[in-house]
Amino acid sequence: MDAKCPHNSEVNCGDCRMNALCLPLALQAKEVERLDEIVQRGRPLQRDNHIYRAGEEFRSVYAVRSGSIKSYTVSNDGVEQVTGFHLPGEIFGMDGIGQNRYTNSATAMETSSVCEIPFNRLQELSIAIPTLQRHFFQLMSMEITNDQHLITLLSKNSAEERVATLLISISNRNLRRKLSPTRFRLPMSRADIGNYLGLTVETVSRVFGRFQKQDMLLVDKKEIEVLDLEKLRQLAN
Amino acid sequence: MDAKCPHNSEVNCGDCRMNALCLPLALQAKEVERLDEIVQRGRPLQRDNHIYRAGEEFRSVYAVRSGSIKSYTVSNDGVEQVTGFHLPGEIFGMDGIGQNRYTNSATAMETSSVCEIPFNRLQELSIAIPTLQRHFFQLMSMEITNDQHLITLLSKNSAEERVATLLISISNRNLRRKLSPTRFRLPMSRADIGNYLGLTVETVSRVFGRFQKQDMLLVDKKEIEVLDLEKLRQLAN
DNA sequence: CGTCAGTTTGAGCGAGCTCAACGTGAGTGG
DNA sequence: CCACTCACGTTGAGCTCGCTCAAACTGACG
Repeated sequence: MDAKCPHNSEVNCGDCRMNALCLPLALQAKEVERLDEIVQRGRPLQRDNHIYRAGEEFRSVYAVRSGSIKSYTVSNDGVEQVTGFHLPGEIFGMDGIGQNRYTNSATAMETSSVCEIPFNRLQELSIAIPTLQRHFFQLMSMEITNDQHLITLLSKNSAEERVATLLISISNRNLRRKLSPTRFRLPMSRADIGNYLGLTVETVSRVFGRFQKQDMLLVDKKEIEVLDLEKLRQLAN
Repeated sequence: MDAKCPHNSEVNCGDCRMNALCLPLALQAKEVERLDEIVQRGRPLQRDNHIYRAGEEFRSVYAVRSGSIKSYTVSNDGVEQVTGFHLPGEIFGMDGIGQNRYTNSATAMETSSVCEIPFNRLQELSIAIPTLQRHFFQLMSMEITNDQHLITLLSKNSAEERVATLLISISNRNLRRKLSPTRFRLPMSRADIGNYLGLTVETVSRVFGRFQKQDMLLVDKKEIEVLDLEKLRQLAN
């Protein structure tokens, strides 16, 4: 496999391009090596492949190496709720720690690859490397504040504000990965966007339409070009 | 101060009535003693007193000993969002870990008392007592899944379902504390309920009205009697 | 070239919002 | 002890944003 292939599984944490965003973030070279020893790099996943399903025994948390992953729950009455979109460098699966079972299911939204981090090993390592313990507490806390942002969004904001907020979030996360904040491809369908934001597909489609008419966006299927980032930011607040 | 006073600050973790629900949950007697050494028991708080405010430096997480606490965020445009209600035995303040600043503010909804747990000390202790580390990871994870339940509720459920879900949640948490699951006093105002559930005060009031007309509840101001727990459960799903 | 999933567009409807009025009870001062 | 206030809660009437249902469009893939 080509070293430049984004789904390459031959790299280790020290060489991984997501290095500066991912779990190694706060660690020293020597510590990264120890982390690297417990990380299992998986084969590439095809679209709609599951990484885990709700109810399965929790063993590991995961980091996105390439592609994009969505998390979702299914309630008693069978209604799905998308709870998160995960981009390269981001960690997911922490919902499983509490009950020792995943409460979410996770699937690839496109061809993707993930790193598996066995949680027992991570806990042991966190005792040996307090920085790692702290860092992981921080990651979980940020997941909490993220979820609370979404709660506020769903509780208080209009359809346009919700869509704008998602676009700004993706734009910001792209910036962090040194990608263009104004030109990107949405990895998820309109249905996923609507589900995540508590809107119907039709409403999402209409909002995109309005944003285009106001010369704020250029939308071509999943390709997005943000023409007026400032106006979009204001809407997202 | 009377040993039976619920706001008594003279007890230690080993003797505290919340013992079986709170942080000590998974610990052995000897370990509880060590936890006890770092816990600071505060003076009783009056209604509307703040424990901390959003933006303040994060130092500690807190446990409710008596009374009830609400967490809320304020967005850029000044809109408040209630993010949680905390009852005795529950931990709050974990949102501050990620950025080393609280993202929520926390106030007492009635006369209350809380235990302050300095986070640096808790981290150190977590290294010495792996069970504690695990337990705290679990607590944070359960905060995540709680928030995700709320996300689903806001995204997919009607006003009646939302109110029913809140009532069932409080009922269940009362049961855990060996209190009646069918007769209790809501510590929060209608405005807080509405804010938390993404509804207006008027809608909350009307839903309570409808529930009463259907002989599901008996509502007298903040006093609630659940007459048909099963029907309420079904609505809450 | 037909099929099928995903998306867009249109028309009408309804749950919950807004605005406004009124009720209730705890606290305060005469 | 009553009159007044003020926060909180209830009730009513009308409106609106986003939903529902239905139809048409697009492009990828056989």
